Amino acid sequence: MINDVQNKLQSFPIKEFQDDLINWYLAEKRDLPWRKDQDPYKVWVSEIMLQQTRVDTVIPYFNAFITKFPTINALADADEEEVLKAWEGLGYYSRVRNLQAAVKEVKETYSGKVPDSPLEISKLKGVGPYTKGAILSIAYNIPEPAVDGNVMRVLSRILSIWEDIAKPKTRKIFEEATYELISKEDPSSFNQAVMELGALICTPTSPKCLLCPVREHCTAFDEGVQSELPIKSKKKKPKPLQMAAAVLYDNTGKLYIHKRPPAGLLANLWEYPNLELDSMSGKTYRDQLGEFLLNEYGIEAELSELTGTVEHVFSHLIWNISVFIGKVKNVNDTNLLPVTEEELQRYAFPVSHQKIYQIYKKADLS
DNA sequence: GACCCGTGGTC
DNA sequence: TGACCAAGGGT
Repeated sequence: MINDVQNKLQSFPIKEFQDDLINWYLAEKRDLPWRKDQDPYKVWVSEIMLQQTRVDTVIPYFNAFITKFPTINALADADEEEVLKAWEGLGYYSRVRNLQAAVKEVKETYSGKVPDSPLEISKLKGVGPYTKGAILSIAYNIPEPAVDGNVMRVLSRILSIWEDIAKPKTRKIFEEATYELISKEDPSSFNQAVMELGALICTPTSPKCLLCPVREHCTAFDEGVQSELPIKSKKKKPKPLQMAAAVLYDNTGKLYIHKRPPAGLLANLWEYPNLELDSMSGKTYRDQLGEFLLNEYGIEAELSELTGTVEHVFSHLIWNISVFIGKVKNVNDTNLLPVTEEELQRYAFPVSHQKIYQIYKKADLS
């Protein structure tokens, strides 16, 4: 297949393609906050945030994050709790844990300068083949491929590549093609231009081919198959889980929260005590929750009737959470943290547990 | 290679 | 409204 693509590139007008694409990009590119300079740190932060995340979502997070942590050293020295809080709501939280670990590595091993060699930058946590190429090309103007979903969609149409872009090994085909296609004079603009084209013109559904600056070089458009490319196999559906959660409060008005383990789903985030329910147990959700609070956290609470439900969809799971409110009667040895509602604002919660808190706020506690 | 890891927007 | 998505990486 790689030979197949190499053959197509033999007769492809590479120089004209580069010029048309880059000229369009320079004229039409969006004014995004991470494009104000080529600071490798800011490019890096933006690329991590943009992984599987829309530009419009990222913009406010990026601005706040850079204000809070303007430099490598600032992020390296920051309190982990504060860093996680700055990521709250963005999702894929291991991204920011890896980012801070990598930034510490840059501070210590590379004197605070983001390395500009493919080998060194690849060793940094959270920097995979895409992010490596993105930083090297955008920040350092080095002609490395940065193959993301946009690049695979655009090039699959331009070159009529019918491989399944959902398969990991397929990325290699597009990297090989990009080595040939990329502008050696302006790799930064070239890589960003392909992604910008994918975001604005060569969209997944109903691509705006009549506005496309490289339409005359597009094999798929020429053959009228642009809407059938790229080929992308389906992902499986998320699996539903029945859960119960308790918002516990005591007579001083404090709420009892729990820090999730440092690995796995929502690692290191805070949550209201909760468990996965056993529908075969014959016990009510409320009783299962009450026993769990006692056994797991040594807390006796007077639980409400069902106060509300939260549904939260992850990429691979659906949580169906029954929410109860509990007045704490007796606390033994517990690893729950009692906090005031003001202190609550300092801790990072996943969106699902923000929804749980909203149910508590709306409930009538009389 | 398969699976895990979030969230909000869109049609 | 369910399905699909959006600048992927780790294990």
